[in-house]
Amino acid sequence: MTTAVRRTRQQLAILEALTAREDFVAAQELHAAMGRDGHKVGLATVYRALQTFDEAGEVDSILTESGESLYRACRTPQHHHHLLCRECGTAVEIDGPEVEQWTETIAREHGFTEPKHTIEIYGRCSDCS
Amino acid sequence: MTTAVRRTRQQLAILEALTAREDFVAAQELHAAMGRDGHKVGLATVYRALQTFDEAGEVDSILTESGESLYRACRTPQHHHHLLCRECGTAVEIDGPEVEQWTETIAREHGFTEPKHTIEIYGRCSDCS
DNA sequence: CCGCAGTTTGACAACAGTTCTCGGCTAGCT
DNA sequence: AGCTAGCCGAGAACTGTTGTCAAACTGCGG
Repeated sequence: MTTAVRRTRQQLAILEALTAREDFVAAQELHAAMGRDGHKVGLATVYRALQTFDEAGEVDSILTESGESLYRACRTPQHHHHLLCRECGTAVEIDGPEVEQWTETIAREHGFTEPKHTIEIYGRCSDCS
Repeated sequence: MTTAVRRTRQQLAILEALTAREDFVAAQELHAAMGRDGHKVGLATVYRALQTFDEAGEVDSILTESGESLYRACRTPQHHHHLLCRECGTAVEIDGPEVEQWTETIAREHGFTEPKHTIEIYGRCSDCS
C-alpha cells in the first residue's frame, strides 16, 4: 500500500465520513454530518484534512459552479472526470483518454508546459429529466 | 444585430473597460481599473453588469481555481474554451469540436440531458517556463 | 514512567469575493 | 413638468475558506 500515512483519529474520522458518502460533499456539509453522528471535529480541521487528502491524491475534488469545493473519497486513483447532475448531484466517473490526449496536444501546440485541466460535464440525469 | 440593449452610461463604461483588456479580469480588478481611469462606478454595479452580460452571452466568463470569476469581452461569440497560463494569466482561446462531440456523447450515453461543460486547461506558457 | 519537542487540534477571528439593501437618482413616457 | 419603473452606489451582510494561537496530543529519549 502506498497509501499515505494518516495519523490522527480526526483525520481518520473525516476520511471515514467521506467514504461513507456516495457523492461529492462540501466541507461544511461533511462537518455538519460528522457533528450529527457525534464525531466532533473542528471545521478548520475538516478543511485542512480535505485539503491535505486532496494534495495527496487520496480524494477527488471538484469546484462547483458557485465556487465551492466538493470532495469525495475516490476509489479509482487514476485520473478521471465527472458527469454531474445539476439537480440531484449524482456524479458519474468518466474516463476519457481522447480528451486527455487532446488537452496535452493543445497545450503543447501553444507552447504551454505542465498542462493540467478541469473538465466537468453538467447535465440533468435520466431520473431528473 | 441581436445584441442585447445596453442602456446606461455605466454599463457601457463597464463593457468598454472590459473590451479594452486583452485577458480575463476579475470584477474587482476591473472596478479598480475603472476607478483609476476616472470612471467612478459602484462595485456592485460592476458585478451586476458583468453578470448580466454573462447571462446574455455578451461576455465570456471562467472560474479560477480559487473560485473567483473572471470575465472577458469575447469576440468569438461561438462556444470555445481556454488555455490559461497559471503564472501570468495569459489566455488563449481554443476550439475543440472533438471535445464538444465527446462531452455530448458521454452525456447521452449516461442518459444525461442538457449537457453543459467546463473545460479549462491550465499550464505555464512559453514565456513563463 | 516522565517530560520535552514538535504536531495537530479547535474555537474563533479574519478574509476575500460576492450579493443584498435601500435611499437617492435617472430615463423615458404622458 | 410630473410620474413611475428601474438603475445606481455606498456600505453592510453573507458565504466559503483560511489564519491564529493556546491547549492537547504524539512519540521519543532519558
